[in-house]
Amino acid sequence: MRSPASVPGLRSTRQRAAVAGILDELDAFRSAQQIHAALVARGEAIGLTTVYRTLAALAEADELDTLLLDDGEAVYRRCRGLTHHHHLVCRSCGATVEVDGPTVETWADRIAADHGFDEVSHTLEIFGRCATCRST
Amino acid sequence: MRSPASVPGLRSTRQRAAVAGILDELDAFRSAQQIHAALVARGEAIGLTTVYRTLAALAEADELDTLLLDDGEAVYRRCRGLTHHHHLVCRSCGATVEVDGPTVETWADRIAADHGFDEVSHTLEIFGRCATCRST
DNA sequence: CACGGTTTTGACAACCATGTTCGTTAGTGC
DNA sequence: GCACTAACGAACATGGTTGTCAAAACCGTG
Repeated sequence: MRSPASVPGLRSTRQRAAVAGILDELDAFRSAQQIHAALVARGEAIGLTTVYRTLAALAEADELDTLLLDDGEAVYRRCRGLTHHHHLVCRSCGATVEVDGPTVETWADRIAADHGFDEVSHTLEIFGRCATCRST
Repeated sequence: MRSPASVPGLRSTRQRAAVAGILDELDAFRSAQQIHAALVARGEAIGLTTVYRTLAALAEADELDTLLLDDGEAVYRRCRGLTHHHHLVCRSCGATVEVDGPTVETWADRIAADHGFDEVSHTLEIFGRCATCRST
């Protein structure tokens, strides 16, 4: 586990603790709506707006990894790896493996440089069906 | 993978020709709204709904490449390469270079297999600022 | 503890890309 | 032409996300 998220300039409130708490328990990417529903089901009094705001703040502070699904829905996950990495995500349950691809990084940078691009960034995600979901 | 023009029950209309036409002139990724606006500016009578439907149909027929921007907006481009490829996209003007990454493909598949995933797909896009946009 | 300024919250409404409906328009085969 | 039917498009519905703003919570300070 990681030290608690204390983002400078932000107060520590019950709602923020609840969001951070549930994220620590989850291993999978979850949408804001799912997280909100889970918190409410657990008895937390928290508004959907607050969940969105908290997730945005955490993502801004690099405490969360964000993924944009093909239907435009954003999903969030607290990642263990602190450095740049990518994800292998199960399409049906959201289970995620953090993967490293040093070769890909240099490849992407070289491609961009070859074509005269600068300020380069890239997105790379792998989707599939995990062993658990396949067998059920 | 067949050409949509040859699919029985698919008519060729002025609107579809207009959408296909403007896509052929563009080298960059453009949103449905941008394409619609461009057509209207050009004097074409065409509804936004039709543009969305036509783009969806073309994408479905693998005639178009689709990209999902971080703000959730979908952008489209007619790609020259017929096989699987990725894109180097300029963040400010949308100019695009099609790139190949055979190494990445096999790497992604191996990573997925190593973790017991099947039905694997991946997304990989490189973003940057092209030489033209940098110098202006 | 009371006070006052600031931050946070959350119900609600606004947004925006996209999907759907349905009466109208217009290709296509005959 | 003519009939048949896919395609069109204006209006409306949808759904995730974001903005609004008054009320509540927070936090020194007196």
